[in-house]
Amino acid sequence: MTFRLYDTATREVRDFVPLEEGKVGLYVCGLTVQSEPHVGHVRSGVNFDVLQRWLRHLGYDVTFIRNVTDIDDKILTKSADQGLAWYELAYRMKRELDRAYDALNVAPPTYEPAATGHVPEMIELIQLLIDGGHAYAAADGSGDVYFDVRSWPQYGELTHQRIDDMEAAEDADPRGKRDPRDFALWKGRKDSEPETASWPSPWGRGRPGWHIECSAMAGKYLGSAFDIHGGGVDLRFPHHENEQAQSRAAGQRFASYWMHNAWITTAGEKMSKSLGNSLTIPAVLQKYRGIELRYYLLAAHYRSHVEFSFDALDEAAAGFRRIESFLDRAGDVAAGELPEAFVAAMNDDLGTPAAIAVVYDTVRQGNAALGNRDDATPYAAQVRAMLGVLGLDPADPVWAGAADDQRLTDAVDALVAGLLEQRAQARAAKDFATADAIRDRIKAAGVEVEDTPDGPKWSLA
RNA sequence: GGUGGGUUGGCCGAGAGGCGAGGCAACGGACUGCAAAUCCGUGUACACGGGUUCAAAUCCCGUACCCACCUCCA
Repeated sequence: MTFRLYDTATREVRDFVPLEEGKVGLYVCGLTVQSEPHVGHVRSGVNFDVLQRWLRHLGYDVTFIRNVTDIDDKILTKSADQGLAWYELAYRMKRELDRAYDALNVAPPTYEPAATGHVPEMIELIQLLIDGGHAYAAADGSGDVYFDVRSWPQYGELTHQRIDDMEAAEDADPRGKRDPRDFALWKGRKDSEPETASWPSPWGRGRPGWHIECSAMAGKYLGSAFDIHGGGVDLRFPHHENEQAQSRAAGQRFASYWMHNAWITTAGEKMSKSLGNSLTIPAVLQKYRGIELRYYLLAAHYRSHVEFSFDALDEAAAGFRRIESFLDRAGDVAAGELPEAFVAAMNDDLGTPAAIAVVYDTVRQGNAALGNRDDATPYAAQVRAMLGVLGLDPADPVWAGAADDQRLTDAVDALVAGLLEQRAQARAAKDFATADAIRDRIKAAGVEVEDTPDGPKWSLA
């Protein structure tokens, strides 16, 4: 059974064939670190994390590069508004993003290059494009350098558009462009911009355009041809189209497959546009555990649009707790083999919803075994294996809370044990009124008691 | 104007010609002193109108509504 994935460029699900057997080069456009990460941002991180994990499971040696854009117009304006140095804001948000990824068990990529660390590589690439007749320095003395869209007949091939059909940006400032669709490879420094946000170049001081960084970094770390390039749908055009045009015009083959994850909206709006604060990762994590949010994100296919709501997140969390409680009841079991149906689902363009359905089927069988006092170990082993691949294994130490959690648990356990002892005595004497009163009292404190064949168990409500 | 996507049961969310994914909720049953948990069972869902087919939520044509990209955006 081969791994198949949807390729945006060909618009079809096709067999994944790596350039080099056993190896995968993966490049994903990371974030522009200009504001606190929200649920939408993190979806991309989670989706490509699952891709990475699945490829590794399949035995591939994966080189995963995910960049960080740490210089751009927004960072410049926002930092100025907030009275911060641009690099200070970018660095703060970068750390915030790392925390969000950690909280959601998004494993780090092989390397995470930052745009500002690769200016020489970008200059080199731009020079190559100029020499090849695909780019030119603006004639207006602005210091800008543009990619010449008309010089690249295949321009538009990734998103299947023709240059003449495209609307020129309304705010398109001609600034010496030969065609309104030409885009900046290098932006000459403006007097309003801080000196620190510019680098020397053959065209004067300035800073890189957005698209060129990915071409330069992908080329540097993955070579002139690599397997998969990913990002959010919004990046298809212009970003990815431009990246591909630049890289190919510079003589590279670039990506074999293009993957794009869909949006998360709230109230029908893109998160980047809407209100915001309540949907930042730190805010959501005050009410939900990271593992629950990750599960919610994976319960929908990565190419499906998700309308975010806390009600839906509640439901997802309730479902996930059932999986956890099965694992809990089944006891300490090592991860085993993956069920075939699960593998088939994942191989089919990362079908996490179908894969999760297999998890539930297995949980149900396991619970039934437990109910019959049969051996549930094989089921629990499969469930743990599946959750492991999805990065959702509750037993994984990454989900462990603060260090004093265990001490707190022990303290509550001792306290509750005394009350349960009294309740047991009341029940033995068939004094159910007293027994229930004790249970109610415990519940009022936020602790629920369940009677199981192995005696009463408590958990946080 | 160009390009791409969507509309599935009370809710979330898969599927993509032929036994009703899965979850949440609800209801009934088993278990329980009662609960909880768990298991078993219960649903004539596929925006609308045509068409193709032995068979359509799935294909074709048309209509409506929604969204994204074409400017920074995961």
